[in-house]
Amino acid sequence: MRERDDHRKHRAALLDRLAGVLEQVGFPHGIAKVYAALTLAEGEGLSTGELIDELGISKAAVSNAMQFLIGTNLVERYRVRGSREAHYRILKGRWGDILARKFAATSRIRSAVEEAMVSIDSPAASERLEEMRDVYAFFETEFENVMQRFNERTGR
Amino acid sequence: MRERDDHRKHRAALLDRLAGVLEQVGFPHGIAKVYAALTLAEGEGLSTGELIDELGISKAAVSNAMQFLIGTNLVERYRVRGSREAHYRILKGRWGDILARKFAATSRIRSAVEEAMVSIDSPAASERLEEMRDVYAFFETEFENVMQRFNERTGR
DNA sequence: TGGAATGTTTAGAACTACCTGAACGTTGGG
DNA sequence: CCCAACGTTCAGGTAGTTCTAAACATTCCA
Repeated sequence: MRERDDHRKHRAALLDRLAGVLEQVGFPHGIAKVYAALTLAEGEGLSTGELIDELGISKAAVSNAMQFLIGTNLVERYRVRGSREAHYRILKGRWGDILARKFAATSRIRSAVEEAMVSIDSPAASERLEEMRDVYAFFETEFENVMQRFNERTGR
Repeated sequence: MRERDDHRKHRAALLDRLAGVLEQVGFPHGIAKVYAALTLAEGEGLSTGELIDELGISKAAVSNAMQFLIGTNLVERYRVRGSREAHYRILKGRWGDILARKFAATSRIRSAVEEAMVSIDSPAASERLEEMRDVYAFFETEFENVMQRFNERTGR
C-alpha cells in the first residue's frame, strides 16, 4: 500500500503547513494544529480520539486547545449518537471576527501612545511618539472602514 | 530628592508600558524594551552604556537587539565626537514599513491556503478552506489600497 | 604598532510555554 | 444507583527562547 502511505504523509505535511499559516495569524502552536486538523477533516468535524490519533497529542492537550477554541467562539462541540466521545467542528463565518480582534490592537496601541505623550517633555521624544500616534490613528480609521465593507459583503 | 525619585519611577513605568505596546506589534520582548528606550530618549538617541544603565541589561543583549533593529532598518548607528561608544537613533518614517511587513503575511496566508485547496478532495474541507481563502483575499486587496493611501499621505 | 576601550560571539543558565501522565470529577447506559 | 468511559485539572518535566558572563575580535588613538 505504497500509495496509501504517500497519501498519509502528504496529508500530514499539508496539516503542518496549514498549522504554520495559523500560527502566523497568531494562534499558539498546539491550538493551530488542532484547528488545522478540524479544517482538513473529511467530514464536518472530529472526535477527541481522532484528534489524538491524527496529531499524536494527549487528551489533556486536546482539552486545553478546546477550552481556547470554544472560549473564543471558533469551534463548537457536538454529539454523535452511538458515541460517548465529544466531537468538535469549526464554526463558519468566524474569520471576520478573528481578524477584527487583531485590528482592535491598533486602537489600543494608539491610545497607549497618546497616554505616554502627555507625560513627556522632551521635544525629540514627543516627535517620535507623535509619528507613531499619527500612523496608528490613520490605520485605525482605515481598518474601521475595511471591516464595515467586510460586514456588508458577508451580510448579503 | 523624593520628586526626582518619583520621576524616575514614572519614566520606568512609561518605558515598560511602551515596550508592551511594541510587543503587541510583534517585537520580541528585549527588542521592544530597547526600541522604547530610544523612543523616549531625551535627545536624538542613546549610547550602548546608557541603554545598559537604563534597562539593566548586558551589553550582549544590546548588541543582539541592535543586530535586529539595524537589520530591519528601524534604527541606525551614529557616532558622537569625543565618545568611542556607538550611539543609536530611531529612523523616522519607518512605521509604514513595519505595518506593511505585517500585511504581507496576508498574501502569504492566502496563497498557502490556495495551495492546500488543490490537493483536498473532501467537499467539507474544501468549503472551509474556501471561506478562509475568500476572507484573506478580501483583506489582501483592501490592505493594498490602504497602503497606497498611506503612501500618498506621507509622500506629500 | 601596542594597548585600552568597545562590540560581537558563544556556551551555558534562567525563564517561559506547553505538553504529558495521573488523579480526580462527570456523565450516561444498564 | 453503579460502573465504565470520557473530560478536566494539576503537578512535574521538556523544549525553545533569550538572557548573561566571559572569551574573543575589533577599533581607535598615542
